[in-house]
Amino acid sequence: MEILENTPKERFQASKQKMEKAAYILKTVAHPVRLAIIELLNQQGEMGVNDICKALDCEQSLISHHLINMKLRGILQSHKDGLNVYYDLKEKEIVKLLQCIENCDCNM
Amino acid sequence: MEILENTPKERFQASKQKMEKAAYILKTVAHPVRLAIIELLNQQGEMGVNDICKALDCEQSLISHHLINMKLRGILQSHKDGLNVYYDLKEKEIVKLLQCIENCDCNM
DNA sequence: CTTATATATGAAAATATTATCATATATTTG
DNA sequence: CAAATATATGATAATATTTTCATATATAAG
Repeated sequence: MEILENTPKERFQASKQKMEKAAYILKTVAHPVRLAIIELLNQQGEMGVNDICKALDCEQSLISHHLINMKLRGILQSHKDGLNVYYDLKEKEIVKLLQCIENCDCNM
Repeated sequence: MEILENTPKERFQASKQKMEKAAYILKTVAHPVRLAIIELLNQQGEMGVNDICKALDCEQSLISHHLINMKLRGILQSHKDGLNVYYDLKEKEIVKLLQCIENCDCNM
């Protein structure tokens, strides 16, 4: 069942919220290290934190912050096995963003 | 003609650069007002600055900053006609990002 | 030339994001 | 239990982004 937005004001608010959600998702992904994590997990499947650190040549604490952040926002999931914590892509749609961008040419 | 990356180091660097470019594009778009501008222009075609301000119920100066920023980065283009400046989408690929996100469900 | 209108600009203030560091916690091993 | 390893946490520092405000510029109209 669909919600109908009738008044212009309601439509405006709905669109505003939609943009806020989209911006929120884009923001959590718009960072080179986080994108690298996403691509890595997409290619390799689940990985332990340390392996991610090594693969991306980044400090453990920094990677941990990014991982937890993305997990909190529903992009990653994780499970623990002994000492290790394995992270994996939860929201696979997110990978399409990267593909989407391949074709953009922006001025950097 | 394609450039071949041979050593792991070279591949690593190439991927790093790719992620930086992608993050750059995502960042310039990851903002509710800028997304709203993009959607608006996609629906309406080119619009004057003032009409954009009214449509989004935002201050002129703020909209102007966002417009100029996105133009600088190659997402928008503009032309002047008398007193008015009309902005339009230049990089249409960008709209696909929004479509891409519709299907994501993130924790907000 | 004066006034009005549309847009741009730049600096400063307000906020948000990211990185770093020191340390805590949890688990395994001996 | 002590030591080693993997990961998380939290505070702080470093940076970057966004908003606001006052004002500049350009064009048009009277």
